[in-house]
Amino acid sequence: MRKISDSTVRRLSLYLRFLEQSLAQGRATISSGELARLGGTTSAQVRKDLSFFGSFGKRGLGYAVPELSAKIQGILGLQRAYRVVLVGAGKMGGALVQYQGFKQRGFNISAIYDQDARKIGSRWNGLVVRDVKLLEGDLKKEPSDIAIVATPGPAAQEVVDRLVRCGVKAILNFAPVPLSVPGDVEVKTVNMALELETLSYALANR
Amino acid sequence: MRKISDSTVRRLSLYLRFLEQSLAQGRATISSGELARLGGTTSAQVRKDLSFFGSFGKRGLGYAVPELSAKIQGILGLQRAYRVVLVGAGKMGGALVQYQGFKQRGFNISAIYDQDARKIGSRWNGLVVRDVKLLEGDLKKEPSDIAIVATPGPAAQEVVDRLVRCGVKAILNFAPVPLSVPGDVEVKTVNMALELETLSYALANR
DNA sequence: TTCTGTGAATAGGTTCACAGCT
DNA sequence: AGCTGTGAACCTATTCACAGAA
Repeated sequence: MRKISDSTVRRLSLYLRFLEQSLAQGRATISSGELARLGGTTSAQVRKDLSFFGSFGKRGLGYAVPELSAKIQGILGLQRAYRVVLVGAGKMGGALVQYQGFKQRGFNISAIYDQDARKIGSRWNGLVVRDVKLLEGDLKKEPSDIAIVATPGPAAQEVVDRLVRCGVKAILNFAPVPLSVPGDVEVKTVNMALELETLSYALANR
Repeated sequence: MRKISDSTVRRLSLYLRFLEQSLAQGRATISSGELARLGGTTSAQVRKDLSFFGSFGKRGLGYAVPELSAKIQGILGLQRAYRVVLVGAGKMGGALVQYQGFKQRGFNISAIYDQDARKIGSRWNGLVVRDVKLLEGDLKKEPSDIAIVATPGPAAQEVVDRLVRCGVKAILNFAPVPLSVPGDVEVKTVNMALELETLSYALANR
């Protein structure tokens, strides 16, 4: 398949949210202009984004909300549920475990791991924190496609190496370090200090 | 000043991290190639990024680590400390309050607000959670440039409107909704479900 | 010789504009 | 008439390639 830009994929995610809202409101169709307004972009952009994957609309009418919704779900690979393991039972891990947005989208955190004996065994949102030593054994029994890494920076790379050896193919990283992984593994790093710095740059330059 | 792209600003943040690490290791100089390797980019990219702001290197030698560090700090507006208020004392708020990366960069969370009577008055990392009703009064006394919004989605826009009226000029948003603000206010939304969806897309398309 | 700084070339993403359905 | 789908034009970002300083 032709290479799709990250920005297009991110916008599709956004459109999907608005489509689901529209669906809940019982709307039958929606125009590219409407989606654009909700997503803070232009109607041409919306149509172009969708056109990479096919022609889903009706000229003169717009897009059928349930159909487009299903199409985008398909494109993003969201029809199936994903098993997700979380490594790092710190404050951030805690926030992520209970984050509703993941579950809603079919990302189910199935296990939490930590190194710290004081955390191991404690119950978190219905899950018991497990010793990270058990990672390999557990993943052999129940493989996971996706892992969330929320360890301190220095521990992250080692954890990631182990996850990769266990067949994890996608990693969402909250540790503030760049990670190196084989080419067939996808990593997305969320670095909150960096986000604040872009704001600080904006404040300083006006 | 010429418009600098968001990606350039983000990379500068990254370079700054590596420079500080190098500084801690006592290195005197660093080349664009080295910075590129650490940041996962190319040496030409590093030089181009820096060239928008001046010529900081020495041909044949590279960049003096402490100087370049200081320069980038200046560019990003990080010489001064920022007063940051946090609205939303949920799990995510809790994770953000204790996040070391903010403090390290001079972003000091000076107050936490929530609506929920059960949370108001509790101590969080040395700060007492205050009633969000006090927001306007507090910000009049002690203005803040930056706010972090970690409320549930439906509450976010109202909170943001109030923050903007109080003179807040930059907002880091963790609520999963797009926010509308006046043109002179900078908003950065971090949407974790969306990040996971880009991973799911990657998994589904290989 | 090494590595920077930067115009020029290339690639990539966005917007335009209009033909073509409904 | 209204709105999609899409090639072409445009604009922005990245990469190349080389002159020039240490």
